[in-house]
Amino acid sequence: MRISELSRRSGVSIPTIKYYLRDGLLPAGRPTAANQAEYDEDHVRRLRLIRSLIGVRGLSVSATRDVLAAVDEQQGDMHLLLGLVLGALPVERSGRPPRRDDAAEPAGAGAAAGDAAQDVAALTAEMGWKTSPHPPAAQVVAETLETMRALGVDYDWRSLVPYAELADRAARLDLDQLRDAGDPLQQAERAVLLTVLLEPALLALRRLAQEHHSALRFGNG
Amino acid sequence: MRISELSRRSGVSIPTIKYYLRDGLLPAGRPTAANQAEYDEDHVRRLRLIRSLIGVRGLSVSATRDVLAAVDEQQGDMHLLLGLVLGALPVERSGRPPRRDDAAEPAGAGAAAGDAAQDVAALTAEMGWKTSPHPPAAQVVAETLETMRALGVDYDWRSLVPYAELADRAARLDLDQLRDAGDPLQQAERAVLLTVLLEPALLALRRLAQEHHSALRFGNG
DNA sequence: CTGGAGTGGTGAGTGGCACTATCCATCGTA
DNA sequence: TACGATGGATAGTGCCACTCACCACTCCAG
Repeated sequence: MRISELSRRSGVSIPTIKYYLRDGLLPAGRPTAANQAEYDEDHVRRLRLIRSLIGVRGLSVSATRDVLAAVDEQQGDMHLLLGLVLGALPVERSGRPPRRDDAAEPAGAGAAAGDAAQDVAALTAEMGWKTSPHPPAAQVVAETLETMRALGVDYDWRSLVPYAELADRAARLDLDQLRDAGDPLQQAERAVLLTVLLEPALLALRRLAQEHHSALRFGNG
Repeated sequence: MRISELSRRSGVSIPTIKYYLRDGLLPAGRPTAANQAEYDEDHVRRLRLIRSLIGVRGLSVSATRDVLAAVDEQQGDMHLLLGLVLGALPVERSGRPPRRDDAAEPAGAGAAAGDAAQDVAALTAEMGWKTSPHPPAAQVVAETLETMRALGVDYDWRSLVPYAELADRAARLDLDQLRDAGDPLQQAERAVLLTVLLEPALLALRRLAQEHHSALRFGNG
């Protein structure tokens, strides 16, 4: 198929497809002439995946490129794939990079910046988690602890243990679903989808549960 | 104190403080003359809260304004406050608003758009959750289901039940921590912090656990 | 053959957003 | 009374995900 049909099938405009091609998100089609190329089913699937990551989930174009590259390169080794994917992903935060310099103490608030990292180490040790040396996710946890403290909330790693246990279960649920996937590429894509697309849903479920329990505890009518 | 000290104490630049004042994120100081105003401790705390929501967490300025308004208006009724806060928050997704039109079927993919909403209703019924009529969070869950299906992953609400149970526990943990707060304003602020700032950390914990269990299951060295 | 629609590639432009820079009249302290 | 600081306002910046315009070329209906 050619670009117009690819556009129709995927719901992505032609200029945007060209943009993704230029930026290396979408592999080029098989050229049939100087200015003609042939796209296939894989391009449609890839485009829908791209739209899910960028449009629905809000990943940046460059983060998406990294994730897709990891998917393509490591279809065989699921653990390596997950490692690369998790490494390539901006670990939530939100997408827009928060102008570094936040969360740091503005006017010498004491408390060394790096000691939250030790808290996280204690937490992972407590959980028995073995991870790569310096996962970005650990950094996020450390930053959260620092931010909480900077705001005067008394928070240490022990407060997070119950949440970590929930996270541990969630992770096992995630991995259980990678069993019956299909060919390695689709399995790799599913790993990405389960990790990334499920995130907003998990947080949304927490919000729904919060509302329910808030009504139970504080409700008056 | 005046603006320059407020800037020093909060670590936010003077132009940015002026910007927040203009946009209604930060209440004006008590004016002492035509071009002089007095700020206090509350302004410092508010500014740090703003920076946490915008800079660390990545909320948009307008979402932050709504959240802060909810905090200010409903300090007394915690349930109402949580409701307003949850309503005002962009339910994760990520911050950057995904150009609506995604997740919808591009070329008539069948499956009515609204039937994921019924799935979510079934899920909340199963969990025994009682919520307000149309919480934005439910919309997010529905969209996630739709997106998964559009991408060919066979997902229905039953797949989410185990996650919903985890979310239920997380929510109870959250609310347990609202006990010992202090005055209503600080309690309201803590509710926001626990709901919003913890989100990246929870997802990061999931990532750490994923990496650990991935090594256990797929690891080869 | 031929003419107009479609195609790929590329450089420049757009819109939204969170700031940031610059002015200016006024304040208030030295 | 001079001089830096203040508040208010307007305009500009940088980033980013697109989106437009243009071009030479190809395809195909007539």
